[in-house]
Amino acid sequence: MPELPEVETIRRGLAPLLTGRRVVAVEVRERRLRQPIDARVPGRLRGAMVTGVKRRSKYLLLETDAGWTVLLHLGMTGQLWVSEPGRVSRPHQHVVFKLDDGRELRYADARRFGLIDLIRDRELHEHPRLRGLGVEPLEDGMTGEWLHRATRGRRKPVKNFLMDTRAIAGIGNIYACEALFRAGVNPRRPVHRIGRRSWDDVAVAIRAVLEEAIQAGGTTLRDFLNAEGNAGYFAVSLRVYDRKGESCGRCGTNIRRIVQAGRSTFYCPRCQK
DNA sequence: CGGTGGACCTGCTGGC
DNA sequence: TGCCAGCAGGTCCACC
Repeated sequence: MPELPEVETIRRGLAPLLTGRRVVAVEVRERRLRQPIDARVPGRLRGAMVTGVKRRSKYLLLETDAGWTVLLHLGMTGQLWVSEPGRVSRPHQHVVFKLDDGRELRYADARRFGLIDLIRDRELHEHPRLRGLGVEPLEDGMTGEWLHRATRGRRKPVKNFLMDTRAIAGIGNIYACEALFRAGVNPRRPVHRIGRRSWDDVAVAIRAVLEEAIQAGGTTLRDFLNAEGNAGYFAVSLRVYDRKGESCGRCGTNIRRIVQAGRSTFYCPRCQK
């Protein structure tokens, strides 16, 4: 479900609600996520105060004053929100963090592809899930120049490259498709056959689409909800994703769906060369 | 290096 | 109306 803009939307919603709050208890109802939740999590977090809420790629990081940072990933269907106590439910609520103001941080995840782990502060950057992540696409370093250089000696299709978190971290299926449409680049084009100028277009398009999506509170196609339980409204601004057979808003040609690396790719065969 | 296919899971939808 | 194949905002691994 959530790509960078959705995770960032959740981060921005959680930060003011969690910062300065203490965790009074953690209730783990289902520990079988992508990797089983460590049984020591509740004990280690009891009494810890949240000092900050950060994001790296599609991971959320809840920093605490107890020497531990909570690493969270939402997988495809994860939801994370703050609720009033005893508030109505959604199904598949696997973890509840009880806070000192009486509210609760709740984690739900139907497919259980998500992840919750603790990292010792000083080992933050060596954690196996974080080590090896590539550049943040909204950082200044992600330029056409950088993309051009990062792809020298490679031959994979550009869409697969954009989704490779070891190169660029946080772009998923929706925004890879949308950025390439905006840049006018065919998703199948091998990276070594893309020129410097086109890489500039790709860099600009990535930044623009991610920033606009964050402004819109993310994309809700099926089940994405932010930290307050509200849907994002960027879905109406998607130009190709999930629009197979619809006509391209720019040229009128039918939008096509193909499969790359087992994932659906949507593009306009006329606008994207 | 790349590409494919599958694994992990549950839930929804579109076509018959 | 009911059933079921196919597909889903993500990773990770084995294999060619």
